[in-house]
Amino acid sequence: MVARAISHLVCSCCITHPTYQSNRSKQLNNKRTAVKLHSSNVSKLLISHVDSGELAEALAVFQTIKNATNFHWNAMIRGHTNCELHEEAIRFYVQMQNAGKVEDKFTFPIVIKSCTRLSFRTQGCTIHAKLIKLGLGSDVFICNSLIAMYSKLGPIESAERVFLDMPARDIVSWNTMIDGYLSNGEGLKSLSSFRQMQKDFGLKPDQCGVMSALRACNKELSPKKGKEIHCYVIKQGFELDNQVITTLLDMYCKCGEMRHAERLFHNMQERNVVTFNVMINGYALSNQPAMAVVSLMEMQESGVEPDAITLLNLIPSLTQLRCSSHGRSVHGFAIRKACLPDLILETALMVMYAKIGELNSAILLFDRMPERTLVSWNAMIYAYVQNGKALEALDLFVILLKEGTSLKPDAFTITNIVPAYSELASLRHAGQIHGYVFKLEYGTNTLVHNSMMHMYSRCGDLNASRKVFDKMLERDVVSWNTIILAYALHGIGSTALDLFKVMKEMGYEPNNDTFQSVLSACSVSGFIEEGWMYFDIMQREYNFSPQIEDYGCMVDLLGRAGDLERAVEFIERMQVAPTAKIWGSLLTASRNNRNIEMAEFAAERILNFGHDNTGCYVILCAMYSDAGRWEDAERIRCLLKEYDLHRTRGRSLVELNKNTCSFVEGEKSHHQIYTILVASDILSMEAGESAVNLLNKFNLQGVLKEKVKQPSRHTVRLAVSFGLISSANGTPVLVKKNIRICNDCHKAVKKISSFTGREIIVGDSTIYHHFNNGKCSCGDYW
DNA sequence: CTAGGGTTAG
Repeated sequence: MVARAISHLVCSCCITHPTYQSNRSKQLNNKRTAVKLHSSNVSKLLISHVDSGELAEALAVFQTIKNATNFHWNAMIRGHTNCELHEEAIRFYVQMQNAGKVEDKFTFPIVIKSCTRLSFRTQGCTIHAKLIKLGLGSDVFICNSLIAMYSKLGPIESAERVFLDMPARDIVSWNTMIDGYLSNGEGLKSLSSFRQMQKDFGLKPDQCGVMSALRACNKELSPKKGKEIHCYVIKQGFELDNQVITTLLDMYCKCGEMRHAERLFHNMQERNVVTFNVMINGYALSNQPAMAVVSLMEMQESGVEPDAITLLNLIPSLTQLRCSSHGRSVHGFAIRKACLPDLILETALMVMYAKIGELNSAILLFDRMPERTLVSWNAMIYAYVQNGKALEALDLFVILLKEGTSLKPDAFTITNIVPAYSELASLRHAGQIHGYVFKLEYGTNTLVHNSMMHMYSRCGDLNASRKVFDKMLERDVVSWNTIILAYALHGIGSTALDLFKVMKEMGYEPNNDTFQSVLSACSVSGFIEEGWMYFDIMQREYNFSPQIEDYGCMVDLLGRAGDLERAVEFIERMQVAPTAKIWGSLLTASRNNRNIEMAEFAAERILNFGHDNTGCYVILCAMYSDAGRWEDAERIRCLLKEYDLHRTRGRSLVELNKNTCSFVEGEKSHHQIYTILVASDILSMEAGESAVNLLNKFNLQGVLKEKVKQPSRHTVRLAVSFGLISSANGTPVLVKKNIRICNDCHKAVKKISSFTGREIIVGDSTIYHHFNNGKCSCGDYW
């Protein structure tokens, strides 16, 4: 039965393997010598070849043996297993059975090992059944290899069962089980087994056990337990074992205890590539990218050659230093050192290029990769997303799905592609990807849910977002951050803050992003006192240094309070250099407070950055016009013309049941445009605007030709009107706009929501406005 | 004769 199960492996390619070819010339000689030897000497010769990995020679000797015993067969299998030639090993195993031999207690461990390496779970189970029939079910060696097999191929419960049913366990049994729990993500079980073997069974863990336990500490981020194990290491005199020390070093690095790691590192006798690699990785993890580079230099000074993993571990630090030339030099170094092509390194380089905004380099790498895994695809998809290329990301996603890559998207693919859907902000497409994800059964994946939540809120459906959140079985900090931010994005700060309180009550530990969400919530809803309180708490209680986004929220809040002078003071005292966005917040605040001088001051700062400053000019121009300073307004208009800058064309989308309609400023391509214009004018008039534009049936053409500046013709108005007349009463109307909604439209839509009794949701470039019964969720400040 | 072992991309 076993033979049949694995017979598909049996083919003739064993002879073509390089190990055989390289040694083929020696074969004949060996054959001749072997024939002359006595059988016990033949066995010795066979073993000596097997032990030194000379498989061709071993085979030659084996072939001279007339009545090969189990001993000889086992030796041949073992030789191949040890050389990682597992298919060959299995082939010899099959041949052994065909030769009428019955496996013994020495055969099984090696065969099981090869099955494990080949991920032959079914075959492994068959073998398990067979060895029980043969009465070998209690053999310690066999059980240990079974534990290893079930730990790697699953289910872990089977490994546990074998372990518990053993009449006697040795230290390897424990080590294997401890490591098995660990590789199944069960760090705590791993550590408790480690303790149990000592306390309840009086066993003294060896170096292997210690190393597994230390890695369990990494998983649980428990430097405390790691230190206890460190003490044990010293007591047992394992300090001289380089591998143990390296694992300890890694534990301190991963648990964020760089000081301890550094001390250990400096006291080490012998530092090799791996030691340096661990340190370089540690500096990256603890946000000390410069130290990672220092470590690399130390490494080179002490004559240790970097390898592919060194470069791999270095990449995050170089990315963080945002130094593209260093990044490139790593790439060049990899090529010179012949580290490429290397699947993992190439993917890491791709990610690096994507993060520093060199999308083209990432694309080039991806296109030229000789081999790609799902990870590479996922990384490339995210590379597009990160660089604002949502459509390209979607294209690649579709290629992954359709073209015979035979790869199935996983949870990472989904979390990477979903932001592209958020970017598209199309509810209809959001629903489609949601349905697809549902089919893939990632229904319990927290990451996937988090991205869905974010997508729905970005697409304008706060309820759907909340529904995802409520249904989640396992939430993490990101889930909370996302739902809090969702309410902030929809201008409902009070609910956002309530959720923050619940989050803390439930014992979740807020992080930097949490406070960003919380401060945004305070900012959108104008909770000035709360804003300052949380700004203070995050620094004092949580020791977070404010990020630029946090400062932005505070500037918004100061602006809301009308305290522009204090806002300027605040900006100048920030711990980070102000960005154009920060001055942008001041500009917005100046506009809302009708403070032209301050607006000019902010605009000047923004212009210094030399980006696309169109928006800045547009705001200034509008402010001058509002204040009746026509010459100044005209001056700005001339500047715009001179620099060939064009005001972003207004564009509004309305999401209907089955499709999306787009209205672009100055375009009248919609086939029902006349009806829509009439509807819009009627609604606007009803909302109390003067009827200058009310259409006269007979004068349609004239009206259409006219360059419409009137607010009643703003694209939002058209989108809202069309939404209202083409959807059922009682359903909300969802409109999205690429630029900020103007004051007139905001006022009008409030009234429209009142007399039509409909909820109207308008997402602009900043937030979603929920218009209901004549009020807007933004509290008229945005 | 047989079992477990340091750093590693999204």
